Amino acid sequence: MKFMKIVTWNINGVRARIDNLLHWLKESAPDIVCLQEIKTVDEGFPRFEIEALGYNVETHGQKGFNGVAILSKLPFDEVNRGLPGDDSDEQARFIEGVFSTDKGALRVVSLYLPNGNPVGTEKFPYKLSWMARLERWAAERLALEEALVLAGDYNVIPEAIDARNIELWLGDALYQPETRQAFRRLENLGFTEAVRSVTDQPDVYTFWDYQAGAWQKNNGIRIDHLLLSPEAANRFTSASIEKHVRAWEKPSDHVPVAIDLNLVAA
DNA sequence: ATGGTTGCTCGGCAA
Repeated sequence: MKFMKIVTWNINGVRARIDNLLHWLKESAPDIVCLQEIKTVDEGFPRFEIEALGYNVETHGQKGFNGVAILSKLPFDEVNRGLPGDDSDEQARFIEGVFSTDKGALRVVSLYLPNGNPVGTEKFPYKLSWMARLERWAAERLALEEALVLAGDYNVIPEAIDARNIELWLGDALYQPETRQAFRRLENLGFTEAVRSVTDQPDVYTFWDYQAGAWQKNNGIRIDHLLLSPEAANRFTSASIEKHVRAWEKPSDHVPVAIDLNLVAA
């Protein structure tokens, strides 16, 4: 039985990372990939090399910063760009794709939640308002009772166990009480957080800073998550963090986080 | 360690 493999990866610049990305696509053979921080406009996205490996490509880019994309072996039935709820928000942090499977519709979101640092600037309330918009949007989508996967860089450390040295993050937007509470509110709408649902172990990380030897010291944090609707969670079979990618030449500071769902393309 | 590193763009911001 072939399961559907869905992966989220903050690639930290898709043009700087194209060799890594192509090598990883061949090695990992995902069905659907959610990318964040592509850091390019749509026209600059290296789509042709990726399409040559059999992927459909949909992007929501922005000049210089942010930007998200979905790569899929399945054809897209529908694509939606931008998180609803604030027409004045220009930042490219959200793209949704809809696919057909043997068990009905599958909705997959690639999201790049605002970092929010430094706390005390306008960046932190922007993060919290973005999270409130995401919660409202997710509540509407859950009412559809479809398999829904919200995958991405949440910039949220959910619990102390999700950092090697939580003391280093106490003043950081990623671990503020308001941030963690907003993440719990989202989960408590009815989502399963895939990775934490299959392990209670510490030292499970998805990001290691480039600075101060964080990778060598395993000074990591777990901030890349996949939230599953009940219909997706019922098909969920396994999760894995592809940590070895962090040791490659010219790595992203994040690694791919993968799940398998017991679904096949329609 | 008020540093450290990387990407985008070529000074300074964002992370």
